[in-house]
Order: sequence, then structure tokens, then C-alpha cells
Amino acid sequence: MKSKRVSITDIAKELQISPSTVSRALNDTGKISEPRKKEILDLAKKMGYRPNPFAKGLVQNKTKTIGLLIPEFTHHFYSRMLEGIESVTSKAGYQLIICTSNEKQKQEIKACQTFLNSRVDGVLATVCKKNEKVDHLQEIINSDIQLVFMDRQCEELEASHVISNDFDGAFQAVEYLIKNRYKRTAHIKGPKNLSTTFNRLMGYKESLKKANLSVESELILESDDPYLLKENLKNLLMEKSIDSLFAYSDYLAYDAYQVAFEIGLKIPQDLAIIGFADEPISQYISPSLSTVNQKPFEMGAQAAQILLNQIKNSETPCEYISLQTELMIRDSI
Amino acid sequence: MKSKRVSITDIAKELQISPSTVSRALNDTGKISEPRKKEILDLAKKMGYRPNPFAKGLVQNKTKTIGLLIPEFTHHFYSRMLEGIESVTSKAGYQLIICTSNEKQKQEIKACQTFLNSRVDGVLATVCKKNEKVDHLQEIINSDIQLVFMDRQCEELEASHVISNDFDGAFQAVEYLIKNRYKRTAHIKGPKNLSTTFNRLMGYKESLKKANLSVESELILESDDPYLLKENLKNLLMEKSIDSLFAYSDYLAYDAYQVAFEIGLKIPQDLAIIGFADEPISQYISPSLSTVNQKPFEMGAQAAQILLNQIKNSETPCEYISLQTELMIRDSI
DNA sequence: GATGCTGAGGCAAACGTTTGCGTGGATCGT
DNA sequence: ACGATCCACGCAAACGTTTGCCTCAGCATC
Repeated sequence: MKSKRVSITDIAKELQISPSTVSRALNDTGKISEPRKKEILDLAKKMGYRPNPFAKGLVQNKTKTIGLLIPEFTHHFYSRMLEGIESVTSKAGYQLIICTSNEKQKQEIKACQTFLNSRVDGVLATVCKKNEKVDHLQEIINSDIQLVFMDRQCEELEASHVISNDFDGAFQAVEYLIKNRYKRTAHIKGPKNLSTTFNRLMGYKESLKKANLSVESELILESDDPYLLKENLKNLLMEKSIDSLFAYSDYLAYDAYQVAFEIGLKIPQDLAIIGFADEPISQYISPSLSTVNQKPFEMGAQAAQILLNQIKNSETPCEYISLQTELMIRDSI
Repeated sequence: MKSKRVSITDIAKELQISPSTVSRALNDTGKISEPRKKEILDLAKKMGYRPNPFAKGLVQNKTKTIGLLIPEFTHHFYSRMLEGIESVTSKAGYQLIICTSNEKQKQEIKACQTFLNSRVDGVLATVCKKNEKVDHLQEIINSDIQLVFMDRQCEELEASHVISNDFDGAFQAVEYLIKNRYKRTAHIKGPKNLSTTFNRLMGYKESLKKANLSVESELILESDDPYLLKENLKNLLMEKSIDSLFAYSDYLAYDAYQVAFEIGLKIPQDLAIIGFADEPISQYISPSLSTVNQKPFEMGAQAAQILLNQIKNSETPCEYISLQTELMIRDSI
């Protein structure tokens, strides 16, 4: 079976016709009679012809590949997003080139180089936490490669994005706490520099304001240093000055669980907690964690669809999509 | 910035030399003087030259891409494996083309077509549960594409694999139960047709035999129908005929948790449980689940490395690697 | 019957690289 | 000083496809 690859010219020779005719038949690009076409297609199938993507790419300068840049894959949110992306791109005959940044800018820059080198038609990206510069992403745009951001937006750059409505998700979560007569709600912030961090914080603040509650800066905790976070949280809890907590992520909520258990508090009696992202773990831990579901599959699928549209027609204007979230109430409140 | 792509001939013209010399300089493939080389490299950098992968692929017939076939990504095991793979391939300058089968043979076949069409240099695959035929994988091999299996082996085909030592992992888990004086241990089997299912079952059986305990078929439960599984398990537990359980996977162990809680049993007092895979959830659920860690990162990394070796030299003999597992003892025993 | 039109298909260039072979000049050994 | 060797580089073919232009036969029109 180690037969040589069969090319368009092989078919042409076999049929005593020119390669151009074969090409036209295979691509169904007019200028060919029906019987001829059928004859060619049949033989091509019989000979097991597969188009050579290099030759095609060389002349057409289209790669039918999309670069995917993701911080990491072990969070359910991202792996589910990947599945959404893949469901769209595979149907459209596009391939994915995957690079992970591990939340490091250096790796993100390298990924962008990879995308440029492999001449991808477009890029789907979730930028990493620690981006100070965005030159590498700007270069993607400058090279006429379509770019769509997911989950985290990047205001410095003019590109489409599909994100969660973080503000509203946070707003609803805190509103729910207030409605259930919790009096003082703390917030654990996310990583600096992320749009998601900012928006969820704003949602928290606005929700308090709407209920005529004051926003107290000592109830807003930084999370960049995990040790410091736990210390600060422990102090707040020991003073019994809070009765509820809205965390930037489920993982930060798990940290809060640990601290609460350590000092003998019960969830939700002594402390109600709501997280963000709806990791599958959250259903299994005890008590199960209330959280905000973000629809990562839809996020990936929509971002991919927008990217494909932009690739098809580069004049397509940018789209800015904000997906509604869903509050999942479980046992932690 | 919408400048045209700069090619090797552009550089050659600029320097009044031939394209071949430029090519040799860029690839550092001998036959070139040092000053010339430096001159060319400098100009190439200055002009922002990027090699055209199509032209290169066309003449060399190497794609520097690897196809990755995975059942799904939302299990931590697979996403972690992906990270292991990516860590190796990205260093070697290879790109990944990712396809998911969603455990469906139809999608797996489609993925193989994709791999053949895009002329990948090699394929890393974890086959899906429901493979009755392996023709599509055989075709990969027939087309001279290197193939390495991960996690699940495929005995019908002659190809390298990197798997867990499922037998030993299961053996140790059950041995641990026996040593801790549990008398009757049930086993929940995995999906039919998988090598992992068979090997873990064998490990369970051998461990019992070694301890001079009898293997009772009514203690071995099928898991293909989740409802039936729960019913059967409930019956076993109500009769109090078992005091411990070794499950094919963590997820099946979680099912056992549910059933046990439903009928008011306590873990581990009334029922000790050990799972398999060490999903991160298992640390967080309560009581935390003892399980068998499989080192998915290493599995991916090693499989990728073997594949790269085989691509480099297609005469490399097949390798069969079985990674040692690690028993993680937590609170469920 | 000369002219124009149309549809089917061929010709050849082009895409950007690599690479075997050839060549001229320099260097070496004797 | 002369042939052998070697080095640095050029030439041109090759990889498989697409595509603009050309050709030619058949047909309709006047």
C-alpha cells in the first residue's frame, strides 16, 4: 500500500487531458461538461486522490487554519470553550493550531510568532493575565490576520470579542445575596489587568449601591498573593464582620471554603458564598457551590463563527458580543 | 503596514545573489561563507522575512504538524495530557491539529480523514470507546504516517503506545483495601472494549487472588447503563454484602457516593471507596476521594517524544510504555 | 457564405522553496 | 608550475495547483 501520492497530473495523464481540466472538475468551478466532470471525479475517487494542501496554499495564499491561543486547558471553562470552537471550525473545514500561554506573556508572544509563521487565516485568543504590552497582538492585526478575543477583552486593540456579561453576572449574584437578607458581602477580586476582574467588581459595587448599601473598600480583597488573601479573609471572618462573599472565580471560592472550615464556620449558615464560572467541581464539593454559569461552549462557538465570517469577508465590521450568564443556586447560600 | 510578503527571491534580488544561496544561509545547510551568511541573515531580519510553509512543505513533503485525536477535553485527564503533548511539540517546532471524537466512531473516522488530507507527519490518538473497526487507523499507518496511542491501547494495530500501568494501579488499590482489613470489595467496570477496563479488572481480580479471596462475579458491576448500575449498587449495599469498592474511574466513584448517601451510609465507615484518574474534583468532594494518579502530563509528553523520534527516523521500532501509577490515599478509606 | 458568439478545454506562468549538479576560482600537494 | 581538491555559489528543475488567456469547433445570425 505504500503507493505514491496521486496528483492531479496523474489523473490528467490517465485520461489524456490537461491538469487544468481536472482541477476545474474537482473544484466544480465551471467551464466543464457534465460527462467529463463525472468521468474525472470517478477516476479521482478510484485512484484515491487527495488534494495537496501545500500546492493549493501556495497558489491561493489561504491556509484554512486558525490559531487558538488559550492560557491553559485544565480549567473546565477553557476546555469547554475549545469544544465549542472545534464544533464550528471542523464543520467549516478549518483546522486549529493550538498554543497555550500558561498565563505567561513570553509564551503568548511566541504563540503569535507561530501564528504568523504558519500563515493562519485567523486567530482566536484569550489573552493572559500579565500582558503589559500588546505589540504582538497588534502585529497579528497588521499582518491582515483576523482576530477575535474571547472571555477577556483587550481594549487597546480594535478587534471583535465574545465575552460574558461579567457585570450583570456579578450584579445578579450580589443582588441574590442581598435579597436573601445577607447584610455585609465581601468580594474577592480577580487578577489585575483583566477586563473580567474590573467588570465583576463593578457589578458587585453597583448591586450594593442599588440596594442603598455602602461600598466598603476593606471588604474588597486582592487575590494576587494567595497567602495574603487567606490571612485577610481569616481576619474578616474572625471579626464576624461579613456574612457573605462573592468571589471572582470558583477556585477563589474554594479558598474561602478552606478558610471558613479552618476557623470552624459553617457554610452557608455563617458565611454564604457565590463563585463564578461553574466549574464541574462546584456541584460535587460540599456544600455545593452556588455560582455563575458562563456558557463557555457558546462563547467558543460564537467567537469561531464571527472569525469565519471575518475571514470570508474582511470588510465585516467588528462584533462585540456579551453573553448572558446564569445564576446557579446550590447549597452554599 | 499592508506590505507584501517578502520572499527568498526578494532578498536574493536585493543582494544580487541567487535564491539558492539565500536558502542555504537561512537553513544553515553548509556551503556558504560566514560573512555572506551574516549579511543575508541580517537583511532577512530587517526585511521581516518569514519562510512560506507551503512552498517548503511542497518541496520537502514534510508538514511539521501532528494530528491529535482525543475523545474530549473536559476531563482533567485529557486536558492535562494535552498540556504535556504541547510542551514537547511546541519546543520541537511542530504544530498540533486537534480533533475530538466525542467518543463517537463516526467523528473519529472523520478526524482521520482530516489528518490524511492535511498530510500530518504523525498522529497521537486516544481511541474512542465504541470502536468496532479500526480501518481508519490502519489507513493512517498504511499512508506511512507515524502513529502513537495514548492511554488506551489498540491491540489490532502495530503501533507504539504510552499507557498507564492499569493492572498495577488497580492491584495496589485493592491490595490497600485488603490490608486495611476490608473483607469484601466490589468493582465497577469501565466501558466495554477498552484495554483500560480489562486491565483494571484483571488487577482487581489478581489482587483478590493473591490474598486468597475469591472473585465473586456478583461483585463486579457493569457501568454502561448508569441507572442499572445505581440500582445494582444500591442492592449490594442494602444487603450489606460489601464494605468497600474499587471503581474504574473517579466519576463512577462519585456515583457510588451518591448511592451511599442516599441510603444513609457513611464513607469510609460503611463503605470505603477508591477511584481511578485523580480528577481535581476528588480532592474537594467530601470526604475526599482516594484514587490512582495516572500522570497524564508525562503520558502526553512521552507519547509526543516517541512520535517525534519515529518521524525523524521511520525505522525506529515501536515502543510500548507503561507508566507507573501512584495511589493517592485520602479520606474515602 | 462570411461573421460573430459561445462553450469546452489546453497552455503556460506563477506561487516560494529546496537541491543535485555544474563551474570557476582559490588552495594544496608534489 | 601543474594537476587535484575543495569551497562558495549559481543554474534550473521540481513539488502540485490554480488561473488568465488562447484556441478551436460548432452554431446562429445576417
